[in-house]
Amino acid sequence: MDVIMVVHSPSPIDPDVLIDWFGTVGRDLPWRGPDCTAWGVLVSEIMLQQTPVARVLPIWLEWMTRWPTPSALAGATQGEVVRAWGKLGYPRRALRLHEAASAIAREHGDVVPAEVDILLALPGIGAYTARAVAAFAYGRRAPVVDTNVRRVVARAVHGAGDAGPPSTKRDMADVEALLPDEDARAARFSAALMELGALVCTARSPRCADCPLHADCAWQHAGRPAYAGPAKQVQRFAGTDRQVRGLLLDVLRGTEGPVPKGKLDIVWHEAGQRDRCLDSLLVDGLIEQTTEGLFALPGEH
DNA sequence: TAGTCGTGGCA
DNA sequence: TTGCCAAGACT
Repeated sequence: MDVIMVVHSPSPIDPDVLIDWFGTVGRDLPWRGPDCTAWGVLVSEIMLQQTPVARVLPIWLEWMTRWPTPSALAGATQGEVVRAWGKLGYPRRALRLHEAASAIAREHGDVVPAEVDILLALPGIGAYTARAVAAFAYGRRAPVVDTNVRRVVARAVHGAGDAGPPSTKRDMADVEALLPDEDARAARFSAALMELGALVCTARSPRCADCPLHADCAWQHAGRPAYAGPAKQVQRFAGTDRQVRGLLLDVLRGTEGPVPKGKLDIVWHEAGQRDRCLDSLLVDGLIEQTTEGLFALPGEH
């Protein structure tokens, strides 16, 4: 009788190799430094959502000086926070971070929680950010899955050209299987995996010649096939509500006090879309209307 | 699950 | 020039 053995092939991602590479090539970003607080890590993770490192750096440094603790940020007004967010984009993140800071100050003794489940309960913190904070601020073992990690795993492990549509549960299970057992090493591994996707295993033209995983990469062995999954929908921007909201908010960021509606009307020609966007900004709490009918950043009137 | 939510650099 | 892309969360 034949004996069929299921042999798990070794992972194409050797933790030692990846972690060593990270130690040599990884960037010295300030939120990775040993003196960076958990609060600093949390702020960086929120700012980095869908936003390039180069744009985050100066704003993060400014925030750490101005608001070095959750309670410090909680003491600021919403308007100050939205203004200091500048043009990082997706300004609702600033309001959610302000809310999260208040909750941390009030309910957690001004200490950023280390438990994933508790982090998940805070506004603006989802599956990625909760685990990123647990791993990078507290050295916990947790599957940290962002777009970089999804792409690296798709290629190195699955031999695909790129990651398919995201599925949080499946994606996290994939990464969980790769994580070293020990907490601090798992956290280091997670940072290294992200860095590899950011610097080498990039979306457009991956630098495979510089990749520490080159010899074991499933995508290499498969002959680097093109991405075969469903087409990803590209997000339009020009002419969308997002653009108009951005233009409206930018008027208030660039002004001291409340402004009359006429100052906002000039940024977009189509009145219907303009008013709809203004309404949505009011609903989101990014803008407030004064009793005189003027418009201002929240709290700045 | 799919749509929405900013902004700017780069190929 | 235009489209792609960048450490996601929320509904």
